[in-house]
Amino acid sequence: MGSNKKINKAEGSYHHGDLKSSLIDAAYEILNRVGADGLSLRAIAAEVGVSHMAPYAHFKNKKELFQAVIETGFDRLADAMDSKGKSCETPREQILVYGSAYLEFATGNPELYRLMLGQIQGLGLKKQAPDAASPVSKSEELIISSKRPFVLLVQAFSKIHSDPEKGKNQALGAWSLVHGIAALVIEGYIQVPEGVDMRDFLVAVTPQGL
Amino acid sequence: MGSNKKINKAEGSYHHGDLKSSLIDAAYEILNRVGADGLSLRAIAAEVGVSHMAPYAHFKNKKELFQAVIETGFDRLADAMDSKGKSCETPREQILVYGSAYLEFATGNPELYRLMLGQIQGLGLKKQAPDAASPVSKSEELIISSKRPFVLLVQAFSKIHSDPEKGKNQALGAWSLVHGIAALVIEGYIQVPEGVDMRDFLVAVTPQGL
DNA sequence: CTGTCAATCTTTACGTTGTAAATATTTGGT
DNA sequence: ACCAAATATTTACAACGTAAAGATTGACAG
Repeated sequence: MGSNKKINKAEGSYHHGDLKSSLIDAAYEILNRVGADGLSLRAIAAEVGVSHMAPYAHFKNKKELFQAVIETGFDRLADAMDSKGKSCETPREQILVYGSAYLEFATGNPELYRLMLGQIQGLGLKKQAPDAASPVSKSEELIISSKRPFVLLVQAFSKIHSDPEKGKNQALGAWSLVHGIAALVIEGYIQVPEGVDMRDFLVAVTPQGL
Repeated sequence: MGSNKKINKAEGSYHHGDLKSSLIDAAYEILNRVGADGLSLRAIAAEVGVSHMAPYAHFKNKKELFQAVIETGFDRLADAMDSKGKSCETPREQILVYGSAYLEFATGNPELYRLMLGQIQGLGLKKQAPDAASPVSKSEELIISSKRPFVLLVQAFSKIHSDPEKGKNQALGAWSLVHGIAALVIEGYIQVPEGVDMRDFLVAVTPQGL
């Protein structure tokens, strides 16, 4: 035992042993079972079987716990993209595979993806700095993890464009495009036609320059 | 008087007279002054000067009030796009103007835009239907308003593409792209380089087909 | 083995939130 | 003038995030 998949605390033990990662697992569990509406600190703690204050021994506040969840979310996304795009023959093929993997992940885990790229703001946090319009400050680890999917895209585009600046811009556009599609699909503004592959949809919808 | 810009209730009067739209105005006010974190039903009611239960005479719950705010947000966005794109000479020019107007609006009103295209979910609502992964149900009016910016794009692309299906797909891609850029800029994942025009940035970043 | 300390977890408490229920006030139609 | 419907208030409650203080435990020094 030790790093088991168990979420429940070992009975009779005061210390949990692996509460920090158990809380993250529990957050995923609730996210999938109940949705983001039910994702409260207290519910997460109850899922693990500890008091609602126990998480504070491992996370400064709710925001930090969520950022840890989001961080692992970005890692999973990057891993999914990487594993599917590793064996691609051409850069163009790889970009397409990355894009459809991104869309599969986002639409397959809508609640998680909303948490990842939506704002943490509003989820019942206490007052923050009065600088209202700025994004929520991110931890160092989250910043690194959140860059991984984008870095994969930049690398793929760098094989196509000799000008690195142009490659980076195209990667930016590609990320924006797939995120936009993902977000609009998740929020119900776009429906992917029944039976149409994500990859085909992505190709059909990709702008042809301006 | 009657449809004054006044937010405060007329003194000494029990009935407010125009509470419904005043609440929406107050929501905008708080959104700009404090941010979405401070956008509680109680704060909105206090801003107008009524009890915290008064809004329930005009909105079924918090979600419906927010949907009304979001609805006017989409109308403002569509109006901004329309007024700037009305005098364009070519469809391509119009599409570019629409796109940059969209980005200006989104990045200029980040809290509102997050409310519009982020999910209402999580903002302190009570439990909803157990169907977790589906988008929040939208009112009829919101569905109509939220389509207006997209309809403008479809019309512009229809002038370029003879195949209507292709035109619609390109409009979908354009919307996804500008939303993606807007969202990633707002959340701090992308910085528009200092001094670079939104329109130039959009052109530089737009994919050139796949 | 034992005493001590820091890490971890619990209990209790508080202010804020959305909203249900009951009540009061006002307006409009007859 | 009366009455019903619309509108606003008061009171109450459960859920939330988190602050404060206390309990329990494991690790380590002697």
